[in-house]
Amino acid sequence: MITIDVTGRAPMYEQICRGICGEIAKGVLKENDRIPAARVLAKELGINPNTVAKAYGILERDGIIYSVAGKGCFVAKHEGKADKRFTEGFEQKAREAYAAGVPRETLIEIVERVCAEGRQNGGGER
Amino acid sequence: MITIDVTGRAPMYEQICRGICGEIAKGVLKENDRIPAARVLAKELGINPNTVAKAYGILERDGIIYSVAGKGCFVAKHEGKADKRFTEGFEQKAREAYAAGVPRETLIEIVERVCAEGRQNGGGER
Amino acid sequence: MITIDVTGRAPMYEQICRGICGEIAKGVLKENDRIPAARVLAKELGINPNTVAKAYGILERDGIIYSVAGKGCFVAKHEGKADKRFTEGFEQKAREAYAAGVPRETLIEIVERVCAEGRQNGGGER
Amino acid sequence: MITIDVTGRAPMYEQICRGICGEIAKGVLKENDRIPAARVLAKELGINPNTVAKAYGILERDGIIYSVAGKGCFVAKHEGKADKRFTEGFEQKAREAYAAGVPRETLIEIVERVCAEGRQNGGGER
DNA sequence: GTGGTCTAGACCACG
DNA sequence: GTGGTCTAGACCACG
Repeated sequence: MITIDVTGRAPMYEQICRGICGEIAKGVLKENDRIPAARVLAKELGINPNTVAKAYGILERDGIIYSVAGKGCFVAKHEGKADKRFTEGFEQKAREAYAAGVPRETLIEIVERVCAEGRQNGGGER
Repeated sequence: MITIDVTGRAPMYEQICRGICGEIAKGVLKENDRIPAARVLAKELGINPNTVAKAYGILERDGIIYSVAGKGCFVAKHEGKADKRFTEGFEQKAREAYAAGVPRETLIEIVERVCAEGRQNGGGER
Repeated sequence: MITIDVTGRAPMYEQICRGICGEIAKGVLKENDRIPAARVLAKELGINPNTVAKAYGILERDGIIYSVAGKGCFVAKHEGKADKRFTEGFEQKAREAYAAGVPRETLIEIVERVCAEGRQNGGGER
Repeated sequence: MITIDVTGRAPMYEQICRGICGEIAKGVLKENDRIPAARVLAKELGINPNTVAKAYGILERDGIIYSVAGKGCFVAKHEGKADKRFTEGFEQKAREAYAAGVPRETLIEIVERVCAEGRQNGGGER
């Protein structure tokens, strides 16, 4: 359910964090749902277990998941923390673009286009 | 006119690129305008001249400025390339956020809020 | 009477130890009182009996309870050992905080606040 | 200036975090002061650089330090975050002890004793 | 089996 | 030189 882009400049562990957060934000993963064991996910993604462990450690510190010794990691109570990973980056870029002179209309147009494309691809109302 | 945030995770040279692009996008710097010599800008910012030189090299590679040996660097013909530095990052984040389940309405709200704040601070119509 | 927090970083067996010690310190459990059979408590808490057995083993080793083969476990003669489980951890943290520069007044304030809150919730004079 | 207790149950990276936070809380390290390079501190402590890097990564995520590429790590603007590492653990233990029946007077006595001892050892008024 | 910690060693970007 | 990332492999506590 999570995909990694080794090409990109974003570190793998952050991509994993965003992947998990995305599943939570979309409602695929719900409170107290178990997320894949670090070693299992690492094998699926073809990467080192430590990298997944690092991602899980960050998610736990951020209060997005909690770990139970010997049992695994589980989705914590959802308080919008998972969404922040996406809205904060978006807001930051919006601020930069607006400050650089990109007009409000252009930003809105981009959002509309992205959402329209997403609706075609992903399907389903939102 | 350009400020550098050493705290941030964005490398200085990229901040310089965005700074120059912003001045162009806002119309402060126009076609064939001379941009500050690398050493001068470096001194102003209190950073290593090599870092500014690197930024200028990238801007030239991207066709945003052109350099004339012994004369300096100048703003190239504006074809929206400078804006792309901001709109591309913005679009990328919008795509990520929407794919992660952030609803269209939330994205629009964020844009509106950012623009409203910017209008208060920066002043002037756009 | 004992509750387990699977979320926390404290292992379950230690939480059980503290739970039993708390009941003794508060006087709910008195000398020679029988404590619940490991299997019974395990069922109540919904955890593995081995975990409870491990806790009881530690409490016995610490001289807080004693076990009679075929009869069960009982509260040993109270010599302040049960309280130590709490005062030692508290003293350790107090020492760390003071050494780190937290002023005496702040520590006192925290204690007063915690006790005030506890009095409201738990009720009863102490 | 930081010491590590390999014996203890507290992970080394957390001891390093507390060590740095303590220096900040005590005022030894001030805003924008540079903290030792990860590799240097690792060598001093006789441990692996990765362990120190982990600690620094956590401190940066917690907003206690900030890192500058190629320059090092520096103390961030002090907003009481460093102190929290100590007061939170202390308050948690105070709450546990009080709930377990340790009377307010005993807790106060412990604090007073710890502070009195610290004053003798460390010297200096606080 | 599970997560947590640590070591050893490598490579990278930045400056 | 500095921090950041990742791999490989090990050992541990918990249950």
